[in-house]
Amino acid sequence: MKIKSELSKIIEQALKSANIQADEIVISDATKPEFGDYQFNGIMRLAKELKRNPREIASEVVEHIDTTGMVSKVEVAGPGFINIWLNNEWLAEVTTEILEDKRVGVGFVEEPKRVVVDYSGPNMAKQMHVGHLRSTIIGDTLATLLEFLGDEVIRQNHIGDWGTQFGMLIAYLEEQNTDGNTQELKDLEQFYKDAKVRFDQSEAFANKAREYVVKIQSGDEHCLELWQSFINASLGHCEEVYEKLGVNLTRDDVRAESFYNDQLPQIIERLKEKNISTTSNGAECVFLEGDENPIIVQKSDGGFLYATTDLAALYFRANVLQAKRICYVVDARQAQHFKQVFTIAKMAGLVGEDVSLEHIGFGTMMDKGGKPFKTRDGGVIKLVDLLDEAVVRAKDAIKDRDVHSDEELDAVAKAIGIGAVKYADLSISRESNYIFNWDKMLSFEGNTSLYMQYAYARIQSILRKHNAEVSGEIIIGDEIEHRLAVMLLKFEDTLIKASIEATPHTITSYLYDLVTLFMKFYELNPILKEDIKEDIKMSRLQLSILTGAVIKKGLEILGIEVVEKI
RNA sequence: GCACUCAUAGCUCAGCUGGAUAGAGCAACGGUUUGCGGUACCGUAGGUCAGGGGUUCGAAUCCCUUUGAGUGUACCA
Repeated sequence: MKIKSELSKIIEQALKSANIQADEIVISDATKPEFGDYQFNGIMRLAKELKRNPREIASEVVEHIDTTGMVSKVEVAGPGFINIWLNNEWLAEVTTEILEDKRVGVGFVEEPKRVVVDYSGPNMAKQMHVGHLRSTIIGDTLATLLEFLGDEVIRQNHIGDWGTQFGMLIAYLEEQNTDGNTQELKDLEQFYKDAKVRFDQSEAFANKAREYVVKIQSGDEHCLELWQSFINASLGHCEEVYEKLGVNLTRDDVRAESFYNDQLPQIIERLKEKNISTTSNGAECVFLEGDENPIIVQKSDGGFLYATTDLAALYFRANVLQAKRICYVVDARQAQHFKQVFTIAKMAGLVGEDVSLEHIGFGTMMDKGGKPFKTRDGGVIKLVDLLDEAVVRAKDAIKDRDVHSDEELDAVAKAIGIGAVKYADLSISRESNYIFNWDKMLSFEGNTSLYMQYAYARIQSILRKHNAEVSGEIIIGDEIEHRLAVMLLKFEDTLIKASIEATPHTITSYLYDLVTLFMKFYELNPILKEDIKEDIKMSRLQLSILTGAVIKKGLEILGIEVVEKI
């Protein structure tokens, strides 16, 4: 339910009836329960423009508000706030209706857009490490969210498969194969290290590697074949990680750097034509106002750089894929790069003015000491290892609960462990760095996935215990049920906000508030006790079912599974 | 040097398109139980929102400035 926009309409109508002009009406959540459910704070500003007393205007507006439907009560408070209470009968009716709705009351965006979400972007020469985690899960959440709200999402996995190190890697791969050593590259990290050792030791090998770089780029069939087999194997490793993470990225979403290779000269031509770039010290450069250094788009030796590839990708996404919104889920440290590339793309007309280009930046993952997250000996932590450890730790956290068979325990541990890692990441506002802490993320307390999953499991337990059909309407019987119903209906506004700002943590905060409220409701209002009247019992069961459905849908958007028992 | 980001309770974090007495969790202390799953719930305590100035009826939020931390800065991605 788009509550805020409904309330805006009501206020707009009231203002009109009171003969007051206002451009934009912003409804906010009430800051406290005693101030109602929502509030409108715009009167003070209007009063200033009209040079009138704000309380006086507010009283006039309030008189014109219809309190027979959605709204039950409005009040003028403080200097001129308008506090709004939602009607219990209305809440009961709407929540009962959405019990039947698979989308739990969430509609679609009014104007669906085609959106490109660029995320994950692993480097094919290296194992995925923790640095890729944030891009992968924030991007995946954003894609899922936009899709759910009705946008047409095109996922793009811009993998790094081009560059000088590939000459070395395929030369080494060829050597391994001809030695009859057909074992596939199990450990990319090790393979890279071994190739590097060979490269440093043997001059002949090093020369071959350099030769291969040129050969791949000029389209030599043998080299391309080797290169392709290397990329395939490497991509296979990434897919294992995606599988573990439960991330929806497939080979169809891969559009590698190499894909844009042919188009790079045209990009340079275009920049030259439009007099955007100039030659400086032999390199083709774009000098932007406010930047002391240029953006180099072509090296003095004729080679291209990542800015060039990104420009080609922007052109492709805006013109071939026809996206109206392009989101780059990439480390915040690349903010300057994207700002520059976006500016150049618009200047050169590679991307239309109506296309929204967004760098969805995120902070770095830190250890407890606030230093970038590394292994004890200073190495990079492999993502696979991190995820496996999460599952082991999750199993340890729940093994004494004695509600699972051995097979169940493994599946539940997986849902909890992976969920914990994802939730911990998604629940921090994405731009800030965050401190990685196993104990905190696997706690039943606080804003963690486990707390949400536990609440969900408790709801399922109630339903199992009831073990009969649940029917009938939701009745709002007290303050806590009123607040719970309002919270349940806030789900759509929450998702809309999260989709516009690309902030998954908006969703986690909401879920946490919802679950906290549900726990209070559950403590206060017995459901299955014998002396509870049938219609009240049914209503409370329905509220529980709806809460469970919203938790499940919310976690699903975050890519986290629920379990029936914990 | 220049540019950008950040600074909120002991710790980890929300709140930032200006609105009422700045909120959570953890840790500390106290309470609730013949419990529909107590790894739950309730309460107490804890704040010069880094310092200073400005704009405003109103500032954690906007502007300026100082300090501190981090990041980026011509041929890697």
